[in-house]
Amino acid sequence: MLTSKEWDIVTRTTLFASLGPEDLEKLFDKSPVLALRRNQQLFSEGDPANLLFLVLDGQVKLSRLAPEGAEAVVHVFGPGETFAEAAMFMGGRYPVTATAVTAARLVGVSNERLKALVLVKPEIAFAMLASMARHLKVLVAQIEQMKLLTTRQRAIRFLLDHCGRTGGAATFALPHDKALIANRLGMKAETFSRALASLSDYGVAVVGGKVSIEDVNRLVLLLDD
Amino acid sequence: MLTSKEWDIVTRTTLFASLGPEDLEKLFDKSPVLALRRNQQLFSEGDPANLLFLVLDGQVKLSRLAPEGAEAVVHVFGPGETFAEAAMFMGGRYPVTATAVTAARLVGVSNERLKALVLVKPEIAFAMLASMARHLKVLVAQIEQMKLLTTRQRAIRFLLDHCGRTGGAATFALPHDKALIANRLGMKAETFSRALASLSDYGVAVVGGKVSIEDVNRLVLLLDD
DNA sequence: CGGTTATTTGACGGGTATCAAACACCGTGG
DNA sequence: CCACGGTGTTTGATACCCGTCAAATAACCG
Repeated sequence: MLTSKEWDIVTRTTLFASLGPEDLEKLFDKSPVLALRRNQQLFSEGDPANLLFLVLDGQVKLSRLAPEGAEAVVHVFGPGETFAEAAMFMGGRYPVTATAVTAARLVGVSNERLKALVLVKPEIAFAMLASMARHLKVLVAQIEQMKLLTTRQRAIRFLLDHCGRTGGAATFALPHDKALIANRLGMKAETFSRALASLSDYGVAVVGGKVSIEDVNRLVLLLDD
Repeated sequence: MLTSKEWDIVTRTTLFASLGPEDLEKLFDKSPVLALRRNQQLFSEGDPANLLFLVLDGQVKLSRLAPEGAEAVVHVFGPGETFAEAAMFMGGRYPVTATAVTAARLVGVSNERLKALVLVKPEIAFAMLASMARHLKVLVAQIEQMKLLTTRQRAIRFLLDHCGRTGGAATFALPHDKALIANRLGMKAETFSRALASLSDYGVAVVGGKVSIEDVNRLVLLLDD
């Protein structure tokens, strides 16, 4: 089911990088490969959780949904990233909803097999713990941002986090819809739009999802207000 | 160093509950027991992390600090809870600052010994993963709250989460300072105060840290606005 | 090209933060 | 026992950020 390029992704994923070919073979044998279309739901809050997922292509968001249709995006995962590891230790139910942001391909990994593998090869428990520790750190950073920074500062930090440089000029593409980015940052799309607009005075231009920053250092200074 | 009552706490802690006496002995042999006074710092963001901690008595908060003195409380831990498990998998540095909220006693557990133990007894890796999964869930809930709920709704949910009942009347004590609770909920102390005051029309009275709720169901209804 | 979905922009109102002052609470020491 | 200072809490007045609603514009896709 997996192409050879996709196998490359699997073997490079931090969660599985420590495993030998034979273990990988066992783990992924007959594993379901899913093709999701944009906006298709993978699982909902409260669904029984038997699989964790590795993104092969596209993007998947995890979110909590409020009754009236409002949603709180918790994280967005891209190729090579795994999610829902935690569910297998939380009473076997997913605590969030997973939805494809773009068309996406994923492979599901059996919780049971992974647990069995941990008992045989404890080293991979470290990989799982490291993976979850990473997620924890991301969430902590998110909480910190929302509590301490203004919408403008959050927008700036988002740009800084994604420009891939620490100084000089930079150009890059936004990873997804502005509405989704806004939600990740804990603000409304309109507010995010205005925040970006307010940065045009400081050498930031955003057109059609492409960002160009004249001088990254100037943005860093703006963070202090 | 540990009293027998404190040993009881250790053995009942979910992280260690699966261990036999001999393993516990090895793990805690000569482990540092710390007595912190109120507001004393245990470690800071960026400090090298060699220990994870179990709270024996009192409360400890984890937070991120902004340069100007603002702080974002991530979580508060009480007796029987462990924290900083994640640090040992994140490059060996604490990503947050830990401070005693009240006078507190803790015991530090060696990362190295715990890692060694995982290799010998893989089952305890499950306990660690479960512990981290719990933390993840708490953080997700926190993010959801801040993104989807008004300050008033967050205050109500806090009361509901701590009253220990699902209907009828309830009385209980607030777990700590209102300022700290407010920070946990992502609002200012004044705002929290007003939120509580606004609930007096609905059978909620708070005097001297003691909360009494006439009818929990009424509060649940209030969540919808 | 037309229809749908994103994004922008504007006007407006409300919820929260901020600042400031009064007040309650508590342990300490006189 | 009361005075006292420090800390925590409440309350009020004000400002402003941000969300909401609405409409216009732009981008996208079949």
